[in-house]
Amino acid sequence: MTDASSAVTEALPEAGSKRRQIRPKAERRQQLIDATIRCIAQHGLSAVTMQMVTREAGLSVGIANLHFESKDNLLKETLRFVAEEYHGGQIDIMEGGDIPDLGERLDALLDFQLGRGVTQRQKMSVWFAYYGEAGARPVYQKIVSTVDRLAAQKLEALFTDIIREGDYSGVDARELATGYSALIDGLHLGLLVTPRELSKRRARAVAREFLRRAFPQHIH
Amino acid sequence: MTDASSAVTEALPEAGSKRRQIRPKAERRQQLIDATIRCIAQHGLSAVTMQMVTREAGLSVGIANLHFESKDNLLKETLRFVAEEYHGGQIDIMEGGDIPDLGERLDALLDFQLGRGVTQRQKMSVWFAYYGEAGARPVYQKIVSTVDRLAAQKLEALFTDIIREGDYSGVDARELATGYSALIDGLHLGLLVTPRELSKRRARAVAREFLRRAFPQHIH
DNA sequence: ACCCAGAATGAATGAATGTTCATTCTTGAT
DNA sequence: ATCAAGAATGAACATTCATTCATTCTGGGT
Repeated sequence: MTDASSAVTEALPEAGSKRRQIRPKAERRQQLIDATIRCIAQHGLSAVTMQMVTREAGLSVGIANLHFESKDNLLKETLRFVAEEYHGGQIDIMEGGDIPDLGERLDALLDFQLGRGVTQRQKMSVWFAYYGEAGARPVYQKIVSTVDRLAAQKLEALFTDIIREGDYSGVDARELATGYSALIDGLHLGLLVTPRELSKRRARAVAREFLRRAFPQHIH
Repeated sequence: MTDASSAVTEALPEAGSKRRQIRPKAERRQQLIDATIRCIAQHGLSAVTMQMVTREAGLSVGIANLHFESKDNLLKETLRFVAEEYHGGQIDIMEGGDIPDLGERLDALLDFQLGRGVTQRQKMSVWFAYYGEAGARPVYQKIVSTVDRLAAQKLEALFTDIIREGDYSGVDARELATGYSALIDGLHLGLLVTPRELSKRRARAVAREFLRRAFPQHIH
């Protein structure tokens, strides 16, 4: 997991190539998940059909039910993949063996959260499409909750370290972590729904300012 | 608009009552919109059907196409209603003729945004269901953008007044408004998806702390 | 060169859904 | 009491979609 490359895009399947290829199960699964992500981003979760996904993947309709047993399951696994990719990436940075300086680690986290990889419209669309259904689908809630809780703990731990190092007073690590997470989510929403009003640049400035106000010695 | 009462719930339609009632067009429209909101909250946007909505409203299937011309239109009008109710409520408070004290006005705003009315799971579910589809549906983006922009302007104006009154330095009203709005959106998301991790009480505390850090003289 | 396990296909099926419209019913005006 | 306007109904229709499965095809092992 935490494999950031994910979308392999099959090196251009070429429209004319009709010869059927046999590939290992794991590869086909990933291929279908990637296609599902693109379809959700382009057409919206409620408009996604199996035909659409399999055509996008350059495969036949039957194959989806061969590797995933149903559409429901394909959507579930797609959410799991996106969730683990996003939260896994965060956690890698926060545990941060490779970045000893805490201020730099914060910067790296912000880069990841509002940088190229995550804020691609594709990934954001998928993310919020599932959030939208989460209220009615406990399965989705559970998948997100699980990875979310772990990321929240790591963030709280990082903030606790920073508070100790900077000797900041009157700051509650847990509350601040909740606030920061919510802020990032809200900024993602803004980037998705009102990209005209909120540029990626400004979103980063806003998040940075939040951290600077809490940890002035560590940011800037 | 800004009519906070909205869900009239028809005073218990009573299962046995089969007599058909004739009501003015506007009333039926609202009745169907209210039913749509409940259905989206309970089953998710992608699972909503016309039969479901009309049954929930205690009416026949044909009536939805009589008052709205299509399902698409019903969903669009439902989003417009929810958006106007939410943003309208905010704007009323922020313009705040009835609350002269700026600190109190901030409090009232926070109460509205994280209080009973808006954070009902029903309304939140609807809100984010549409956000999820917004990436793929420009119509939804436009509806939300329109009301959103107005609310953002009013919030910036309120912050500007507060900054002047409190003589706060090094604070940019626009940037802070963006951050606060994003924070509230993110907290709503948390309340919807991970209610176990984030209580309404804690969400309020987090938002309050954000404001307190920016405007210490006005909060608490 | 041959074989076969199992990967891949796509036409067929049945269930579900949005929309239509001929008909019925209600209400307020006369 | 009568009537017309139009609100309300729900069976019928056409379409779309998820899923199945009999069949075809591929590639590694012998």
